[in-house]
Amino acid sequence: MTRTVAGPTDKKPKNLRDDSGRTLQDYPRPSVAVDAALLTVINGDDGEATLGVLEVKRDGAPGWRLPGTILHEGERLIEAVLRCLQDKAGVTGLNPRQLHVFDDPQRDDRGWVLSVAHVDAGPVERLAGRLEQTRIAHAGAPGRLPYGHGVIVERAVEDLRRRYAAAPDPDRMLAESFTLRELRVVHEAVAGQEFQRDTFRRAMEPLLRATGRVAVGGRGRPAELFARV
Amino acid sequence: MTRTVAGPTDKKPKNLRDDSGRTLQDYPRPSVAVDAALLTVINGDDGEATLGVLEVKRDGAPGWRLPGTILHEGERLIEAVLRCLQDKAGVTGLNPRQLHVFDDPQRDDRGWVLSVAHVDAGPVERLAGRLEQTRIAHAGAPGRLPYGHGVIVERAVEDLRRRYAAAPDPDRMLAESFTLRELRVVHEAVAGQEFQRDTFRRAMEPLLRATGRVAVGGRGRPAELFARV
DNA sequence: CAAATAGTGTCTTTTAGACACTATTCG
DNA sequence: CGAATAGTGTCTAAAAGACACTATTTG
Repeated sequence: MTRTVAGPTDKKPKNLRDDSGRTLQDYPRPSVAVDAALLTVINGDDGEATLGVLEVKRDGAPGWRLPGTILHEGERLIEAVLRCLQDKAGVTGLNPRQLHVFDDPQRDDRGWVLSVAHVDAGPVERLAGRLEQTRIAHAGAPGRLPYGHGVIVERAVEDLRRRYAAAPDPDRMLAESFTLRELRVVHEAVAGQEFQRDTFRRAMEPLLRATGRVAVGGRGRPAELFARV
Repeated sequence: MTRTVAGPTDKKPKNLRDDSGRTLQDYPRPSVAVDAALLTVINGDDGEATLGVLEVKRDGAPGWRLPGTILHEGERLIEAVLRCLQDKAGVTGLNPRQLHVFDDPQRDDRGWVLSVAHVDAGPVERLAGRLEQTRIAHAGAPGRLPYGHGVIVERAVEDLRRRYAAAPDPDRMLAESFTLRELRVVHEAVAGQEFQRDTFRRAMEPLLRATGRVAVGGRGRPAELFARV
């Protein structure tokens, strides 16, 4: 077998012994997986915008799951997440962040597997890579997913709420420029509550950059277009 | 070797194959470690209270490190953290929370080791278990510790700040009852900034329960004693 | 012009910050 | 009493919330 990638294990590891006189290699090691909850804003059946989450077809089993994969040797967690998003969902250009390690030994029926959950968000087009094997499901119905993935989605939504409470559009859910209505729809979907139009504007305007352009095609007075920072 | 603990791997795992036709067991697995940053409030040399962090003697090497250990088979992360705190520092009764997974393959010279960093805080007496092999160091000097532990401390302090901004004393740094001055000293050490006496009181009082008792032994007017919720 | 949507003036309420005064204890 | 610390009244400034008015477009 030819090694083409220079991994960290090419360097001979020291066999340091611990308190019990054992080296690292004497302990059984868990498999480490990564899973990703990719959230987006979708238009609910009632016309109201809500949060959706990307799911992929389970391989070898019916039903859906969050995209995930086993961490490869020498690979960083973020690399594994990006690899599985690329391979399983055809999604690129994201920047997922760590959320939590799920460590229940019974969680995965394939054995002892720790899962490092990740989260990111983006516009639905950026998540819709490979349509046949992916779908966007409602994020508000936990418990459906296997491997405790429902809990991951709950935590991902909490994290998204914290992020959107601190900045106008940290996860670039909107295009380069956008109207304040578009921004408010995103915030209402993320927060799960409505915001007053004028108060929202006054809170957001100092955090945005005015482009000087206006939106076209709307019904009433054209809205100003803003951009991030 | 006699197995006395019924671990999850006693259950025969399914050999499900992934996209590449491999089972979980076909991939090399990393060692998984846990590390803990235990923070506390200490009195700095200048009389001002600052944050301290518990360090333990490195085994087999000079210098100090955060308490940590290798995750054992079938063990949960929190169990490993509590075990190492008990064994290496003689500390019990804490409730550490996950902070972040450090996954740089070069981080540990013993090989491929992921480290799940944890954080908790408490009064210095609760952290001072085994005095010969532990010490409380200043938390504000990162970069001294091996294995990237300095970064863990930085993140732990950030986390503590978030927690103390949201509740009066979430990590029970103070005794059952305490004066508002004692509480303010803790908050100033955590936040790294001073708070005004009257504004602090008005912000905290609605979040506390008055005990009706007063502190004794002070110099001026005795202070009222409060308790959490 | 009516309907629809965007933008803003302004009033009220709430909150944060600052200062100063009163209260209580010790020596 | 003076020093030290605790508790609070009150004024001001800033922020949040609510309402209503004006502005601009489409059909």
